[in-house]
Amino acid sequence: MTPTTRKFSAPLIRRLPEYHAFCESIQADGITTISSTVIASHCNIDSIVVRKDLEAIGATGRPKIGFNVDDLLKSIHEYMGWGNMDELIIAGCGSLGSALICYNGFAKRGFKIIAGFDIDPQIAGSTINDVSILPMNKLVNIARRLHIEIGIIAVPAAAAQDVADTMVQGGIRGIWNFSPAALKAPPGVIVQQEDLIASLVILQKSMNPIKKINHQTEVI
Amino acid sequence: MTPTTRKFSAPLIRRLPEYHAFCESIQADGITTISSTVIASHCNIDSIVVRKDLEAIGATGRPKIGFNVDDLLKSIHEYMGWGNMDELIIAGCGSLGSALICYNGFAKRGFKIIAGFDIDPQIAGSTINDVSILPMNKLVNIARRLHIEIGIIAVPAAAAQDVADTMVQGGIRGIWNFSPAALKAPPGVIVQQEDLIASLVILQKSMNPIKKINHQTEVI
DNA sequence: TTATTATCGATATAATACTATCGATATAAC
DNA sequence: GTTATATCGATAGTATTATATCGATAATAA
Repeated sequence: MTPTTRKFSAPLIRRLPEYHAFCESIQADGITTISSTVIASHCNIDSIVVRKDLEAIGATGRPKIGFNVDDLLKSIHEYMGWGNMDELIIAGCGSLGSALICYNGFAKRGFKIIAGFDIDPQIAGSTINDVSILPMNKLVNIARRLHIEIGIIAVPAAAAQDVADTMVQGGIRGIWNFSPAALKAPPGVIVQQEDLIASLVILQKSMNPIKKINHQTEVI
Repeated sequence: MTPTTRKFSAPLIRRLPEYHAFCESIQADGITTISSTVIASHCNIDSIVVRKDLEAIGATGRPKIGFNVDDLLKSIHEYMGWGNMDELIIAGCGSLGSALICYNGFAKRGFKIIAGFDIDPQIAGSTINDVSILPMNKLVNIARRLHIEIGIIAVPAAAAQDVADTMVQGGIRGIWNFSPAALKAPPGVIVQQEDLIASLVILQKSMNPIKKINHQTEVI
């Protein structure tokens, strides 16, 4: 085993919210225990995957009975870190940026956008959903003073690297990049790409499995 | 080889836009050829991965020279299907939904949201970014008449399944689900989950590699 | 012309994620 | 009390993805 052991599984983290949503809905119906089989069939996931996932987060069930719903919800909640509050800043408050600022799904999961930044002097100075939008040159100062660790980039690709550099200067350690630009960042700073169009293309290609690619035909 | 051969690689599709963005930027600088090594170092990806990716989409380069930038851009563009226009509808025009409607990144990649739907009578009837928002009960009819194949779900988890059923009734074959709810859909209908919070958690966990999970300590 | 070097393209290995199988256990039916 | 059954938890196998190695090629420099 190399010294750089992986610490978590991204697919797992993407599946857990589905289990959580389902368990919440059955909890509301008064159901107290749930089997991996039922979760699996409801989520269109193999039951073995579900069992392995629940094992990975430390949940334990009983044969013929299943898992305790309350405990399971608690385990997922804790593993996902939804209890810990984390503050974010966002650069670029155009169509996508302001959307993210308005999105109220963050609050429920312990995330809060505390400031937005934009170069456009018409946007800077305004307020979106009670979040102040400030000029870009204030970013470093604010981020440093408030010890912000995560920054969102929602600017055009051409400006993304400059913004990333600014964020790094401000002490940001994690960048959630919605622009398609590949960002350079020093070691210790994590850049996570979030390309919505790519997701849409994946959906599209999943829908049309028989596809002529180049000169060879590939079949689902 | 089983009859259900995989038809494409999702990681590949997520990386291609990065290459494309980089090639666009160097094309603007007048550079005509580019090596996989340079792409790799700029995108923080291993050069072997880049070469394999470019091979997969049918691009060919020359030793000591690299790949022709124009051709490469064309290959990526074609493989991603950015040239083909595709029309979408969206259900749920709240904070996230209206954000997606306003997001102008779709148009550049051949996607167009042609109608929005919402149960809230105050929202239905309005217009967001020149897109008409209609009451939910019009969805089936519109989708059928215009032969829409992809639908976006941006409603709360509790309402997501109902909306999905409606979309299926309307002939939708691909659902892009922004709610955390796991959706049941008949065979032939693809559901793609898009949980922004999950992405954010993955970033967060990448930033803090040394993490005590349950009773065992895992190190990056 | 010849040697050197960068890079492609092919092949091989390793890591990761997914899928299948099977015994153990606890409930429920008889 | 005994048997049947559903489900957990562990182990094994497969598929996919990522990483490494190496010869072939073409441009550059000596």
